[in-house]
Formats: sequence, structure tokens, C-alpha cells
Amino acid sequence: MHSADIELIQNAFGLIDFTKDDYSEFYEMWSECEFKRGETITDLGQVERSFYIVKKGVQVVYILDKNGNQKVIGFSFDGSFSGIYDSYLHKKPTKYTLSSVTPSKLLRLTYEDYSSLFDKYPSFDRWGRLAHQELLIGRVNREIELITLSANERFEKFMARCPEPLKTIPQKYLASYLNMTPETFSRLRKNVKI
Amino acid sequence: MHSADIELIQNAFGLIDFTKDDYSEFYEMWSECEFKRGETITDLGQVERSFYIVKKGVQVVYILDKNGNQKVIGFSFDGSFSGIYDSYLHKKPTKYTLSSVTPSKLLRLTYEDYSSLFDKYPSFDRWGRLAHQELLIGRVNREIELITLSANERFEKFMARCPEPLKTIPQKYLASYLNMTPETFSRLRKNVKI
DNA sequence: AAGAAATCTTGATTTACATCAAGAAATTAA
DNA sequence: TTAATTTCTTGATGTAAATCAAGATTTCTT
Repeated sequence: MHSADIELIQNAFGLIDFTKDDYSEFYEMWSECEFKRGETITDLGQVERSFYIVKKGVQVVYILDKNGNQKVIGFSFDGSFSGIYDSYLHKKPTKYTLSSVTPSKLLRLTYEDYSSLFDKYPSFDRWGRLAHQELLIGRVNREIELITLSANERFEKFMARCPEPLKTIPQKYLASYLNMTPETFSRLRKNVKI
Repeated sequence: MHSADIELIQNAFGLIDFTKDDYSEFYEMWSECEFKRGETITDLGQVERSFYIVKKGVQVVYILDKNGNQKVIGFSFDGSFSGIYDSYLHKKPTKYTLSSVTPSKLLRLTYEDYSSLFDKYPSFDRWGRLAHQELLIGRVNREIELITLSANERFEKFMARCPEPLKTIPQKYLASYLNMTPETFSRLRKNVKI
């Protein structure tokens, strides 16, 4: 475990006070893995075995609708968490696919290690409460934008705050995340208010 | 504090082991309040001061879109939590309105008492982590349904699992929650696949 | 119980965005 | 570099659901 990785982990778990306890056992739980451009990390029907921190690259979680179209649920990239969370926590086959959009390096934590954290280090429950609270609020905000805004408004609002790593991936993923077709996305980009 | 209320609280905080500690101080934190049919509980622009457990009645959280249409984000009813959560936690004016659809009795907990819980009773952090985790998964599932399903599919899926208390409120609220107009909802009810 | 208010229904019309199609541009792989 | 592949653009057309409108029904209020 290199110091750069330890720093990455500490940043990802920002609400934990890492000066308080000895967390060496926690750091040792993580192992590195790599995925190629376009590689599927966790496929539909599998049980998610890992919780990830992204070292490098962009990953996408999508679901297939009944016409076989990919519907992007979310992204992960440098510094953020990744994985298919409900499958991981409930140990049940996933409806989603986690795919590596660009070549990626991830730090992986198994479910067994993840769950052991909360008994081993009491402060992780506090982290979990606050982290999930913020994730929940973020998800509701996205839901509001999907419900209340037009395609054009969703486009403009998203582009105004688009994280740097997402500016490098094919636009079809952003279009899908914004719940519109690549054609619509393309037209909005040219500022043709459709 | 009556024993029926204590039972209600214990059920709402299902993941807490109430046999382990003395929670009398916790029970005493709650106070009862009532709202009339159609009464606004927390209005747009206010800071939410309360976290609620519903004793009786149906409440709705909605946001106004730019045309002034109510967009229903969620419901609460007998036994569930209520309140405008992000405003409560972040102490900032809300974009939403919390309104009492039917005459309601709620048990209220102030933010000060809520936040004191986690230091007073360590097991509440565990509760918070797991409760928020499940809320998050539920919210993502709703998002998926909004994105991947047609109005007809959303209607059928929702009606198949519609909680009893919601069967008594005006259909326009359900329609809005399903992100469709009352007219569309009405047509789907007659099984006219539009 | 009667009147008022809100809600629901049904049909006609509109519209935002999807779909289809095909060529242009960019990116990847050899 | 060049061919192959993927992605992006642009126009023409289609459609699910919204909007508009107005009468019918239900629910509240007194």
C-alpha cells in the first residue's frame, strides 16, 4: 500500500478522523485492479462483490430498458466511490451493469471487509450515516431535475457543473445520463433550442 | 408520552435495539402536533425545523415547476417518517412544500434533539447508516422507474404495490408522483392504453 | 341536505422529444 | 498511416403524453 493510495482512501472517507486510531488494518484491506476501455466490471445478473475507490478512469452504471437501450444511472471517476451498491449490500443479482468507459485503476474492498469495518472502527457508522445522507440528498436532487426540467434545461444545468473527467468521454453517455437521445444532446450543444 | 406512541417510535426506528439501554430521554423528545386537511406544514422558503413520525394521515412533499405545477416527490403516512429532510439537515430554506393531504397527527423531533441523539446513543449512528442506505436504494429504484418505464408501465407497477393510505387521497397526487397528468392517469385507470 | 368546491373524465389538439436514416467527423486499432 | 469502428450531426417523420376545454361526478362545508 503506497502513500498515494492511503491519501486517496483518506480523502474518499473524508468524514473519518484518521489521526484518532490505527487504521493500518483498514488500509491493508484494499487491493488494486485494472480494467480496459469498454470492459465490463460487473455485469447484469452478477452479485457485486466489490466496493471501489477510483484511482483513475471513468466508469458508468447503466440499466437496459425493454428496447435494449442503455440508460445511464451514474458515473464514477478519480477519487469517487464506485460499484453497484444495492447488489453489494443485499448480495443479490444486479439489474445494472458497471462498465469501464476509459482505462481504469480501482481500489477494491470486499463485502466481508466492508461489513467488518463498522464493528472494528465505531467511527465508520458515523461516516456511513453522513455519507449516505448526502448521497440520498444528491439523488433526490437529480430526480427533481429529471422531473421538473426540460431537456434543454437539464443540458444547461449539467454542463455548467460537469466534472472534468466526464468532459473526455463520448457524449452519448452524458446524453443518456440526462435522459435524452444523443441526437437531442447534439442539437442542444449547437444551441438549437428544440 | 403514551405507550402507543412509544410503540410507534420503536417501530419507526426498527433497527434500534430498545431493550439495550434506557431510552426514556429519547421518548420525551417527541411532541405531538396536528394539521388540517390541505394545511401547509412547511412552506417553500422556510427552514424545516422538524423531523416527524406520522401517527395518522397522509402528507405530501412537492416542488413547483416553472409553470407553477405541483410535482409530487413523495408521500408519508401512518408509521412512516416525514419532513423535508435536506432543509432539516442543512438548515437551509427549502425548495419543497410539505403539506397535509388528510387531517394528520404527527410526532415531532427538533433538529437539536435529533442531532444530540447520535452522541447520546451510539447505536443511532448504526441506525442512521442502515436507514439512509435503504432510503438511498429506494430512491434510486424510483428514479429507474421514472427513466425506463412508460406512463402505462409506471401506473401498473405502482398500483400493484400502492400502500393502503394512498388509496384514499385524490388521484391527482398519485398522478403527479408518477410524473403524469391527472388526465393521463384517468385514461390509464380505464385501462385505455394510451 | 343543499350548495359550493374540488376532482375526475373524455375528446380534440398540440408539442417536446424520439426515432429513423444517412453522411461527416473523430477515434481506435493494426 | 490507413482502414475499421465508433461517435456525432443534421434533416425528415412519428408518437407518447401534455395541454386545452367542458361537462360529469364526487367530496367538502355549512
